[in-house]
Amino acid sequence: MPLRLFNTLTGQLDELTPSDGKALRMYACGPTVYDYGHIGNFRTFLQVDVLRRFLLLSGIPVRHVMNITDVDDKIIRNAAAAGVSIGEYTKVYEKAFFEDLESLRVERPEQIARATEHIDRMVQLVQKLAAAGAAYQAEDGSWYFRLKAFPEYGKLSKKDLSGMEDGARVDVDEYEKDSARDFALWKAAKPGETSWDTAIGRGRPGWHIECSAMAMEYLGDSFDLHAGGEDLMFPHHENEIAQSESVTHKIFARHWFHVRFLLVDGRKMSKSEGNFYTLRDLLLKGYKASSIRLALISVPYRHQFNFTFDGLIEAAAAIDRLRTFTARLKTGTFAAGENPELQAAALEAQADYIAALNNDLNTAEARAPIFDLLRAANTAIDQGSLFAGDRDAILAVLASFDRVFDVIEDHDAEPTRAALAWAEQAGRMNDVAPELLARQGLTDEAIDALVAERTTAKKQRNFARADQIRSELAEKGIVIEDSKDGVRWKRK
RNA sequence: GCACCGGUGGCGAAGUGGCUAACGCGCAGGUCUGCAAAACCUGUAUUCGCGGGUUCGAAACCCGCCCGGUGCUCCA
Repeated sequence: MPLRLFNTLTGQLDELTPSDGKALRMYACGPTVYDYGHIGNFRTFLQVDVLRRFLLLSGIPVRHVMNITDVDDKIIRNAAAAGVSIGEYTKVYEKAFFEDLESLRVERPEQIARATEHIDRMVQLVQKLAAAGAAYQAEDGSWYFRLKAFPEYGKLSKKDLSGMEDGARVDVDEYEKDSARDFALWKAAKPGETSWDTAIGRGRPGWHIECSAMAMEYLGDSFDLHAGGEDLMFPHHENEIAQSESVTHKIFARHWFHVRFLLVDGRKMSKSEGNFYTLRDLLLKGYKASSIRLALISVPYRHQFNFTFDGLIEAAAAIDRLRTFTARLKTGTFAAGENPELQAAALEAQADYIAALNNDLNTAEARAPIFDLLRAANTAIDQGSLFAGDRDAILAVLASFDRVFDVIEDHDAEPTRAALAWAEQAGRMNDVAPELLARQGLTDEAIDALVAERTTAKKQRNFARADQIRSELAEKGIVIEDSKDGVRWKRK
């Protein structure tokens, strides 16, 4: 069963397969590295990660290119304010961005493309556009795309611009354009601003041109899929199409994947509303990276997702259940053999979660069969009817599911540790939740020692001491579980 | 104003013509346990924003209304 994915361009579910029969070539709009990434940014990158991982799981190789916008108005302004070059300025945030992706276990694209390292390609593209009559230079030296040269403009965002009157809205800053909607390909240098001396004059690239130039460089004139946040659909992606197809006269990207914006507490996230969170903010509040990952991917990408702290707590509880169950399977002792019912349940769960993801990446639906399997297996363990062969089959399903969701394997210590180290260095220790600091103080060895002491106390039927240790640990977020196979503990 | 999306239990959320309306979280009771935790069981929406209509049959399709959100400008 192939993946059927909503395609903004056609407005329907289309099968997504590599057009060359080999690797799926995809381009995803990356960040403008002028600040730390916020959860809205990461929802998009996470959903693209789900897509990417699911393709790989389905046996489709992926060639995934992501750009880094490392020159734009905000970067120039902020770098100037900080008194550093744009390269020095963006380096910090680019590094932070990749650290954050790692914290969230977003896989690295095969190719990262920085705008400032592809100026030549952009200049060439502008030249080709000029040769095709689709670009013109204004008196100040800036280059613009001539919208009238591309009649299909609006086909992605379904906008009909034919009724738009020129000059209805004229931006004082953009005084020499033929038509108000023509957009900048190349911005003429202004005094003191970063610029490049090129064949089309001294200046810097417009925002849209970088994606056209770099996508075509790495993926060819025509490729399989282009992804980004819904906000980019217009005008950014529409402009990319216009720039690219005006030169190549080929379909730029066959499939367009847009991730909806998230809300925070039912409102649009914004700094002025006070509901703006970076990944680091959340880690310092004590939320685990896995909780954030699961929360941000559990609502299907085409639905508006309402971010709340309750949602993070819920995600943490769900993950806890999956991890506890996995540990029960891995540490338990099971007789050799198989239970046919569980074997069938495992096969069914595997098929069902794959089917759900094939259905337009329905991540919410995909979770259900995994939890169904979990309950069936727990019941069987309680009744002594789960055997070693079942354990292996079920662990294989969980591992497969985790290749896409990647929340069951516990990798949460490092992101939190890294966030704390960053907070210390960045002077943000005031933002760290006190409970988090209390928890960090306990090493695994110290916990093991206390757990061992409790076990001894229990054997001596000194329950007062045993319970005292348990509650002390509980205060520091450590939960103890007694079972036939011994004592387990975990960090909440 | 124009356009688009959504309104399903206490919360999140799946389901878009026909099985007892998934799944997760929460809550209540029970089993197990020294007590817990974990796990399991039972109960938590006779009903899917409201009003009409189509149909043998609707949460799902059509019309109207109400509410929430988003886009139309930089934004993932």
